[in-house]
Amino acid sequence: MATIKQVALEAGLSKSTVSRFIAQNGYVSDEARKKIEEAIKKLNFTPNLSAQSLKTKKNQLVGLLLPDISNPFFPMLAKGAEEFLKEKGYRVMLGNIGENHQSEHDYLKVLLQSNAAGIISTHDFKEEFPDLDIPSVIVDRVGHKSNYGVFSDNESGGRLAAKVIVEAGAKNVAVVSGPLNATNINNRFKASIAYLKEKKVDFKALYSQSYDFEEIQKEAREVLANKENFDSIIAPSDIHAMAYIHEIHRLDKKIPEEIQIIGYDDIQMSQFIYPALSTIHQSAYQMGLEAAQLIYKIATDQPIEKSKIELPVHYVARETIRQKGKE
Amino acid sequence: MATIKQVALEAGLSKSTVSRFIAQNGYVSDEARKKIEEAIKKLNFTPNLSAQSLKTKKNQLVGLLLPDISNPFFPMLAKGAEEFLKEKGYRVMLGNIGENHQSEHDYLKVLLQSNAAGIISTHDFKEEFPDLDIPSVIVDRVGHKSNYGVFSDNESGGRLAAKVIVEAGAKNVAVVSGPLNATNINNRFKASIAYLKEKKVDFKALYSQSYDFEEIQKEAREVLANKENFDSIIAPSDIHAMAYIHEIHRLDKKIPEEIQIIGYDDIQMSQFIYPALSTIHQSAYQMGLEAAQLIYKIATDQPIEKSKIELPVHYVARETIRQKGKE
DNA sequence: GTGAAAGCGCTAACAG
DNA sequence: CTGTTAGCGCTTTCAC
Repeated sequence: MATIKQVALEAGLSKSTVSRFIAQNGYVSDEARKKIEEAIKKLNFTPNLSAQSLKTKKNQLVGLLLPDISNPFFPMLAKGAEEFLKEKGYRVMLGNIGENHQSEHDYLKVLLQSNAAGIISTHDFKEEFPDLDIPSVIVDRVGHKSNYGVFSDNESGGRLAAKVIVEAGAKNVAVVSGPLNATNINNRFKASIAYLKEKKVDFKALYSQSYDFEEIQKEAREVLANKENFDSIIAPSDIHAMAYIHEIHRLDKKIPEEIQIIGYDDIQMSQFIYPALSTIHQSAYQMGLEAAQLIYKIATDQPIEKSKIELPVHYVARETIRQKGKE
Repeated sequence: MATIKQVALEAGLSKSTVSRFIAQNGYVSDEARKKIEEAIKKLNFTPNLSAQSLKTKKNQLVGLLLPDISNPFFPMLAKGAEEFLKEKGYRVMLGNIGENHQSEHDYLKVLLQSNAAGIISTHDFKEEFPDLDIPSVIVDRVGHKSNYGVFSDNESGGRLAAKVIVEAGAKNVAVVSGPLNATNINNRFKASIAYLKEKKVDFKALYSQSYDFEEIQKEAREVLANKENFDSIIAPSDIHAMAYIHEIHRLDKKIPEEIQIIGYDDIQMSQFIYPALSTIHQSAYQMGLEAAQLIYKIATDQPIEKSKIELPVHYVARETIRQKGKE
């Protein structure tokens, strides 16, 4: 790998001039510019990022800390972030955190050690490390401590899910909450319940502990075994909904005739399962994109109009909810 | 961020001693060791990775270059790689390359500029940049140029798919090939065709240009519109199979009674679609893991028994292939 | 066992 | 507009 020194030599100029040229700051004459360009091409020079970062204490690197990359919601989020960031010359470091605190901690450390430009995370680590000096935007699971956040309108989403199911004739609904440490989940959950209470529809609150399909499947089996005779289920995610659908199939019950179910997220899979899942759509891609934009603006000292960005949601009618007027 | 100098000062020792301590090489007395540990804890010191990398010309970083993170095969691969690498103290830089050559090129450059320890990629860039001096292992789409590769037994997989479908009574099969630039796809495809010829079963070769669902859907629509009356389809991936299934539904044909179809990959989604997809299983997670292990071994100068690792595949019977003896 | 010194490749005053 | 200089934080001979 060629160095700036060799380029300077080749071009018959000093390191500083070359440095000014590549950093695009300070004056460089057209003549010098030309010589440098030739030298760079000839030597196939490309600046050493470690040296650059060491000197400037900056790094065009952003950490992307996700709970589970195999959950289809997150690859889309990653894609949204990566596409924007790469366009701006930033790199993304992928961290699959799971529920593992150690792992998160390790990544935070590494990111700090690398002078990373920022962190996009689903977990608000600033609660645990409040004096961590690095820009961070929390996506999806935004709490109140976060300075910057991107999330969808969980309140509306939760209400909407309940509304859809009630209008389709729900009489006895199971409202299942996802793991409660996720604030967004909690908001949806509360909003659904509030709506149900308003409309005086019977319901029971259920609590799921996991996002792992196998785990949820077990929970679903137990829930459905307790003969509560739910005629409707509000699921906290499409993955949850699918696990329930799977178990409902095993019980030979008809969807949506005997049990109707609504998901949340609208992951790609939702349209391919049987019956196709009716769900509340939120855009993971958009979330990743907006989060990346925020980080970029912070890193480049651009003004930020909104530090908390709320994305709209909407209902996608498919086959797991009874159609109005079609009893 | 504290520096090694401050730690040295605090411990009453020299930078070199502290450096030897953190790098775990060279002698450090127990007494010094203790003082350093205290100082590090007190100052919350953690070495600057850029400085380290600049000096040592090494970086515990590996690039993961994928064609499309939203294709469910790749998140699992990423997970396998990330979990192993993080355990070993390495980081992964995620690059979503698409079919974009520029993007791949940019990432290769950045990885080089960062002294990355290696690259895991689905595309054998060494064909284009043969003198790129960085360890690389090609996953999934391994060609002949690659020094290191991890791939599944595509030959067997292709034959197996054809065998399954023939034994289920196929008379007129559409063998669809994925984009042909992917060697693995090509091998499967050829193996399927070879088997079909052996068994003297009528078939037609079809060529898909994409992995994007919408695109494939269009292709499928066209294929099915040309009334060739296929009774069986061998798909190059589960995603392709799903697109075909989707279109077959539109045509109100029964699966597997009128058309049977076999996929490839066994992504999670496959068990949830309707009908559940019969497919050839290969483990993306394992692929990522093995690739990461290879990189790690190369980076740490460990002996490598096998530079090309072939993973086994197997058939997963579900509902899109007719059961033997059940006509 | 430990420290002094040089230097990795780059940037940023500052002087010219 | 360009070059000199110092130094980012770390590692690594090489003396002591």
